[in-house]
Amino acid sequence: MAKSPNPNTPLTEHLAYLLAQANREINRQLESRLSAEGVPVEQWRILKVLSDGEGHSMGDLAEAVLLNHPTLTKMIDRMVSDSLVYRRQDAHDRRKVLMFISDRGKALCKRLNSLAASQEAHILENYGDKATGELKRLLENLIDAAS
Amino acid sequence: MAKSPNPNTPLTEHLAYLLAQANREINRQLESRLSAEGVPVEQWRILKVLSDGEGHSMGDLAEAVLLNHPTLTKMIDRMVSDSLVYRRQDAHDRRKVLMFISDRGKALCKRLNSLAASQEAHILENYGDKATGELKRLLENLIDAAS
DNA sequence: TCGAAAATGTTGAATGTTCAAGAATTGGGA
DNA sequence: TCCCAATTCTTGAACATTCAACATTTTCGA
Repeated sequence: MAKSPNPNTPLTEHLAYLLAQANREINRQLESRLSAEGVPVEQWRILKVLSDGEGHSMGDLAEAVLLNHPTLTKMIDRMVSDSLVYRRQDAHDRRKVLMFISDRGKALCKRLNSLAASQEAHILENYGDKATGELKRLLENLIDAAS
Repeated sequence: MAKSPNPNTPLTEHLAYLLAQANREINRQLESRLSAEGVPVEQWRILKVLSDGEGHSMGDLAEAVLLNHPTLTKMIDRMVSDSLVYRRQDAHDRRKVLMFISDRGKALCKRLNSLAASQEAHILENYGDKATGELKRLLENLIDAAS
């Protein structure tokens, strides 16, 4: 039987808080690596999703990169200005807009992947192979359980 | 020996992404509970930290509740307007401002604690006692390792 | 077939956050 | 002691995000 949580638990023991703190820390590290290319983390995510070469609708993309629709629309506007991605209308459903990555975007994505990989390597060193794997597994399960 | 990460790892296998996703999910759940009192998650954190009755400087508080200084200043302004907290100048170091929780703030915090506790209970049920404990432990270690 | 409702994406206003600079105070070295 | 650098917090402008409303297209039942 699960013990019912005490309402007076300190902040630092709440799962929501620990997640926020860990996310903040890791995200900052990643951000500082990617800043070598002057690109925010969300743009790297977008490029990575699009780098399969397929067209992705704005809705799917928003879901995949954890952004709200209007936020994504405006971020894509900027990326289009930078010629990293481009829009095409979906031929089968003309409500939809399909996003594609450009050659310039692909090249940038490649460089960003290296920077991100070097961060993961850094985490693996400091935190350990085993703990990292275990943590990822637990997070995946939590995400499944929560949605 | 830690295996060096592949630069082409899918987004969904990156620790940074999993953390962001889990955090987003759990934070939304909490947010929707706390919305019964019309209070954002960050204000609950602030109240919780201050509910030890001690005075906390803005700097310490910002650290504790994971907000930048200017953001905290403005959020505190709102909370002062709502009579949830109040400012006092530190007698020993007059650069500092000490924050205190009001009676009204304490009462609200109590109600919020219940809402938050019910969320933790909900997670424990869906996700399991053991996994939750293990996840918290791993997150704490990660935070230590990363800072 | 027609029309109302749902789905998809964008826009503009309101709101919130961040960056850089400023004001006040403290701490220490010359 | 005096002055300059560091610390602490706040402010205002620039920037980003969110909410609600809109336009377009599709779906589906009458």
